[in-house]
Amino acid sequence: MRERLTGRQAEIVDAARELLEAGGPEAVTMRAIAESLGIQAPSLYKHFPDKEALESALVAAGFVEQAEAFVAASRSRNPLTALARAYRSWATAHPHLYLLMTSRPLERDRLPEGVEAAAAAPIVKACGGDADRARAAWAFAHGMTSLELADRFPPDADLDAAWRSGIDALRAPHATQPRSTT
Amino acid sequence: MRERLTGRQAEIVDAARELLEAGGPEAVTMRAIAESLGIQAPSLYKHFPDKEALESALVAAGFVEQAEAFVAASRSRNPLTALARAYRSWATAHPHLYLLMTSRPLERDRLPEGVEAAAAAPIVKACGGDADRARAAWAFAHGMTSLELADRFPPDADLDAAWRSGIDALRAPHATQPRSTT
DNA sequence: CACTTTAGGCTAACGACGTTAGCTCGTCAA
DNA sequence: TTGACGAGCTAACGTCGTTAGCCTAAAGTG
Repeated sequence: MRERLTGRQAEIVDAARELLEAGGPEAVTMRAIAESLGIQAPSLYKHFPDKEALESALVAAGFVEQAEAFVAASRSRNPLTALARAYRSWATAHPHLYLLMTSRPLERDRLPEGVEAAAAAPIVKACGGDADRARAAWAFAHGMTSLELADRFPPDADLDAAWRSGIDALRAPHATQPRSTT
Repeated sequence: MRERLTGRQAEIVDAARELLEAGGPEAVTMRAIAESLGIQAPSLYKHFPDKEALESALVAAGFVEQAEAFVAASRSRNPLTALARAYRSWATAHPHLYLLMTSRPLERDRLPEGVEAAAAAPIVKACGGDADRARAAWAFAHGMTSLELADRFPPDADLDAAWRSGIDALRAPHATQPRSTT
């Protein structure tokens, strides 16, 4: 959505989000959304062309929230640790939305202008301006989070320790061999 | 699936896999699977209790293949780099199956005994036995892969450089502070 | 050999889903 | 007063996963 949502659209997205967070993705049906607004399913198509567009609006809202959390965390001393904590805790607070945001290919034209950069900037800064290292750190955080949400780690794994180990390693570019840094 | 698949089950899984790799997840319908075997959809229920069980078998087959690729890669000198390459290339060769394998929570009782450990062992070994660091490395690889498949990196990002940066950082536990290593 | 069980097909049908077509009705500008 | 339009409605379609129930050929079994 390049342009802002109308009031009614925002209500619809809110309803969808409540269903999503309460009952997971398969609870988000057009009929259920409509019912929780007291209308009929086909009426939703007066506000969104299809379900995918509605979900894109949901995802976009998630990105904005997440970016805000990142910016807040980056104001900490020890920003990398704070960012990691923020990343993990936002995702575990909204697991279904996080999954929705990360599972499907990104439609950049439906995102508010600049969110992507706004979310990325604090990470790059925390990595001393090294964009490649920042991407690696982002991937690490996303990987930890997504594996945790998908219940992939063995039950006896110490996730806090794994986070610390990764953050420690990724913090300072420790210059083993000189390489292009983009 | 704790017990081995019957021949017919294996044929069904193969058909499903072909549909998945050719047309993505929404191409994998019970009717399409049945048609590509020359039977009717309800007949599939003589072999699998429901679609989810069928997909679990698909996922299990994927894990076995992936584990084999890891074991092969770990025989390289420079095993961490080889493992990362193997991880990325297996996933990009089978993107839909990889997504299916990683998106839903893992049902361990449907996996062949020991695959999980078999896939994890080479990574732990490549990380000098540090299990937390191995989990961090795994998360990094999964994160890079999943963000790449979901088209999350900006178009100008140098993914090879990001991979190198992460691997360099994660290779040796470089002992900043002493902490429990599980 | 006669009989029964069972594996593995089939058709018909159900309910939930996303979606379309087409109607109605109230609000508001010209 | 009238016309446009925003926003609701009902009815219905096609697709999906799935169930119920039938049929037939092969495999045991007395």
